[in-house]
Amino acid sequence: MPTPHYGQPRYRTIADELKERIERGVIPPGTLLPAESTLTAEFRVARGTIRQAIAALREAGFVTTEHGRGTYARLLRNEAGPNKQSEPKARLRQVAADPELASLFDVEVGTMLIEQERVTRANGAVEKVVRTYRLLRASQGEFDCSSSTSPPPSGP
Amino acid sequence: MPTPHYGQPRYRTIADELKERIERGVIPPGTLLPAESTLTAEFRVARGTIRQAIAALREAGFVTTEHGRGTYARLLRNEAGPNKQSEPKARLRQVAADPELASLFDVEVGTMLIEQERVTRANGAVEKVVRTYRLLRASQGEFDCSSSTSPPPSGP
DNA sequence: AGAAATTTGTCCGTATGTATC
DNA sequence: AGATACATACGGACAAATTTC
Repeated sequence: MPTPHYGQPRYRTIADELKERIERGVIPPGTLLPAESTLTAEFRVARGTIRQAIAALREAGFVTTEHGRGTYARLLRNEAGPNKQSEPKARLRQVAADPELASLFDVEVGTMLIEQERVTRANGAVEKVVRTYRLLRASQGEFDCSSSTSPPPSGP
Repeated sequence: MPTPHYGQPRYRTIADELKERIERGVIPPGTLLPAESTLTAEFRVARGTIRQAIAALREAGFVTTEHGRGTYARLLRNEAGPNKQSEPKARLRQVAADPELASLFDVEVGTMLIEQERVTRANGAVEKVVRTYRLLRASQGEFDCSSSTSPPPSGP
């Protein structure tokens, strides 16, 4: 019985079913979905079909997947919620020059540069990230910056 | 808009586009091309078409592909001696998301992003480097997982 | 610390049905 | 009618990250 795709494709039916389970709490947010092999057995479809269903859920933002781990149900953010996110839209910091930047600026790799980062959003989702790099020409050509290794990110 | 293959078949133009990216360094030699599924999304064509395009590149020697691994860009550069042409003012390429970009875009670390780099100069010296990152998700905005590409099913 | 089992990622080949030029 | 392309689905195999023993 291969591929009678009249009404709804099977992967979409499966995606909807899984979405239901997440929304109903059958698969609570933060927990793992059944493995692809399990779902394959449960719905009696090929693995590719399961993966297609999960891909649809991932695109829609219902789940996130990690290699070797599994697929997690994600907590749905309420968009009407109060924007308690104090995420700055622009930030300034010092970073070490990667080889390419070093080459462009004609400095040694690791030289500290000023990085300005701007984030633009569309509908709450990040649309674009712009990073601007400049030399920190601090009044003289060279100075020893062997100490402070600017602590990069620290993202949870 | 399916199948307007006037001048060239789709897989040919896609193969040419990928070839361009390899030659321009958007896909640096030795690195993996995006997965078939990714290319499928990016060019919005069927998988078979992508496979046809890659097969053409493989036959032409631009890429090699390994089962279960992916397709690698290969280098066969023997352009004329004189360095590179004048430096491009803006270059486009794919890069893996670092932890911070991944967090911002809400994708997995390592997800390929499009990076556009612009260099501005003052008196010949590089003054500023601007890197802009975007998702390479084809230009489809948000959609819920029950509609992919609008073929409204009509009852038979 | 190391080996095995799980699980996801990717590619391969094939197949059917639909649609358009 | 034939070539091109699309969408869907199957099954198998290898690769790589993670977890478990």
